[in-house]
Amino acid sequence: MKIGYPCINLTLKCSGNKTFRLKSYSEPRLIATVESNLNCLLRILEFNVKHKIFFFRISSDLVPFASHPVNTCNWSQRFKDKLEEIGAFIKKHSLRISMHPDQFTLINSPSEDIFQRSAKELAYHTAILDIMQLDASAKIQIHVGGIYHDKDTSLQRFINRFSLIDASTRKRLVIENDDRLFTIADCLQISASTGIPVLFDVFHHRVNSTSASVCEALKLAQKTWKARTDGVPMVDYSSQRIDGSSRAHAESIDMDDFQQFLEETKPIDFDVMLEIKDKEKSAIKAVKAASQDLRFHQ
DNA sequence: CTTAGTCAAGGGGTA
DNA sequence: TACCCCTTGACTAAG
Repeated sequence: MKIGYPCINLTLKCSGNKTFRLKSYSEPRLIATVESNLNCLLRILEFNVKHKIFFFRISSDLVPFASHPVNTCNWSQRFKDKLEEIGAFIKKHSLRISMHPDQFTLINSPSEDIFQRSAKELAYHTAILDIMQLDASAKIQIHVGGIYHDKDTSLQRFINRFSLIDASTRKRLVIENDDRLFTIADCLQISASTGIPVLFDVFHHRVNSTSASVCEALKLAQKTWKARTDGVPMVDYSSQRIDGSSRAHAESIDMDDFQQFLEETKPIDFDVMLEIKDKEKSAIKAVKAASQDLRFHQ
């Protein structure tokens, strides 16, 4: 079990996801931004190792406009050495890495254009992990997509489109149950016909679920990960913000809830991504709590 | 310096 | 059809 947080470290005085407006795009600015992002990423990973945070989600903004036509810079060549250096650090410390393209990446869209642009965005994420020379346990997580008035057809379209995605991306791709449309049961169904691993989101399951308990659902998701190539399952964990009505993430980790979560999932091994606003602060608390757990990676 | 509006990209729901 | 909501952080122009 490794514990992590997404994209941003609030303690360090650097940002690994600097971007800028499309209007102010220029190649020098892109290069300066990527350079600064990569330097910060390495600093964050070093910080994480110090604090036994062995799981991290790399921001999709690492290379701004990476899949946009405006960006004609050969960034993968230009930053190859730096990316390899970061990759070497990741491997040296056995860090688990994920990436999460945002909502606009929809491979099940009826629109061929949206599908093509999504494929490009996925190719960018794949390139980052490939250049770092990380194995297939470094994952790219997406949601199933939209319903488009017909859930079954849209679910089937995901399956068809998945087969059209480049193999280098396919081996890294995992799907996550979302908070409104596709439940863990839907994801498992897609997994059954594509072999894609299912990333279980605990919070989404609580607000959009079939009857399965957290532990049952997690067990089913676990079966979709091939231990040898995919690594142990990844799980997204967060607690709901106190104000109730909102689906927003909590400000800080609810330690009672987290402890109970650790208890109820024993003895399943998995890596936990804490989607919580105060980022590494909660991760450090969680690491402390989990370090007594036999599953915890030391 | 601080603040409020806005940002590449979509989709769902309601009036 | 038109508009609002979702969620996120940071850029950016205005004050």
